[in-house]
Amino acid sequence: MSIKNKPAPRIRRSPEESRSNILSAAESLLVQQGPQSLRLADVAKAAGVANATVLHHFGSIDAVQKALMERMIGDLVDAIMAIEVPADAPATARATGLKTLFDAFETRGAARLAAWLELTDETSRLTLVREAVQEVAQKKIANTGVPAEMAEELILLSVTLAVGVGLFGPSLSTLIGKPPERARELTLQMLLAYLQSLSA
Amino acid sequence: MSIKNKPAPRIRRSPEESRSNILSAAESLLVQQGPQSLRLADVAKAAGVANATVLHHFGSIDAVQKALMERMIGDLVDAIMAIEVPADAPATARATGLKTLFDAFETRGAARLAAWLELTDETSRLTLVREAVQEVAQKKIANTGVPAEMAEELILLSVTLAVGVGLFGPSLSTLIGKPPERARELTLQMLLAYLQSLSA
DNA sequence: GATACTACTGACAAAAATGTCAATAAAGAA
DNA sequence: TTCTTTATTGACATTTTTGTCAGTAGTATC
Repeated sequence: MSIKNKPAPRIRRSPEESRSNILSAAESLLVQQGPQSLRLADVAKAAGVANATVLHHFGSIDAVQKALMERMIGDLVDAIMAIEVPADAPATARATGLKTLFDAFETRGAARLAAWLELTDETSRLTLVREAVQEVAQKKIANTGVPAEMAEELILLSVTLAVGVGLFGPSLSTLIGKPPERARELTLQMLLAYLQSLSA
Repeated sequence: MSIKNKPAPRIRRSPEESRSNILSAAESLLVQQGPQSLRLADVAKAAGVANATVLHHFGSIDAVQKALMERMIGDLVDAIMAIEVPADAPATARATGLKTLFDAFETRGAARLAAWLELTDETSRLTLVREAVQEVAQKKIANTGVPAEMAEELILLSVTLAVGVGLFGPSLSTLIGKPPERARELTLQMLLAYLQSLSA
């Protein structure tokens, strides 16, 4: 008996929506299963479209990966720029600011993005992050009395730690039988204590 | 004109040597170009053998990757176990011990290994590291007066930071116009100051 | 030497992944 | 409605990567 499957009705999106849909699917693939899972067929399937649709919008699977990198970097930069450092209460301000920073690198796939970039030698794409760091250093921290030079180094330190903790903290913590957030707690505690000692 | 190339004389190794030769080639590929470069043809070429030789010894390219993971983890564990913490001079001992730890994660491809494991959800293979951490905590640090419970957390903290710094420190540092070792310096400085404050 | 063992290899086959193309169908414009 | 545009798609072609196999060639043993 021959069954005639009606082809599923097509969803027609605007080019921007379609690209965004595909990139979102690719992003969750990246975060959940790593960069190797960013194959044409898998991305298309996750996005609910045909392989050819992905190619129509991006031209190649490589271009999809690069576009995803740039979108995630953009989101990350936005998250960093959104960090508020109230000028009035320096001590607690640092704490909340740093927590937001660590959040940005833990909850979203930012740490995985960073590892991905690092492992694929695409760190040249991080120019945007550099600009964000400098802008944050000037506008957000300079007005707390810390000289801009040192502010940049503090951000370098914080970002390095945040990325490392975001990427390896949970698994290393559970590895030695601690709750996953333990590495993060320890790091934040140390970082805050260190900043405290600097201003004293 | 037809030139008759004599086939290059074969090199016949012991199975162990051959496996080691292949894994070493794969390791330098991983460290220099990332996990994607661990393709059968590339690994074989780097090792100076035919594709079929790699398969003869490992069965599949996947098995090569897993064997490489385990060998690198083994080397890493050895490096960690080799860290000496002299019982007599606690302060400087910490400094040199930590420097060795950071070295282990920076010079060799350990940080890249960790990122690779993380991105491929192969962290289950880190059981060996867990055992090493516990052993170091007991034998190397416990005799400096620090309770074993806290020793484990200090190692968790140190290893997390070392991995993060080893992986991202250089590129993040240069990204904001600092020398590549700056992130490492800052991190070590903070870590040592923090440990100092704990014992006071 | 002669023989046995097996590391090694090139040629080929199979599978997986990417990319092409002509045709289809959704949505707005005429 | 009819027309135009183009996002979408299945079928197919190409490329890349992995794996198979039968034969070759070192090395040790007899």
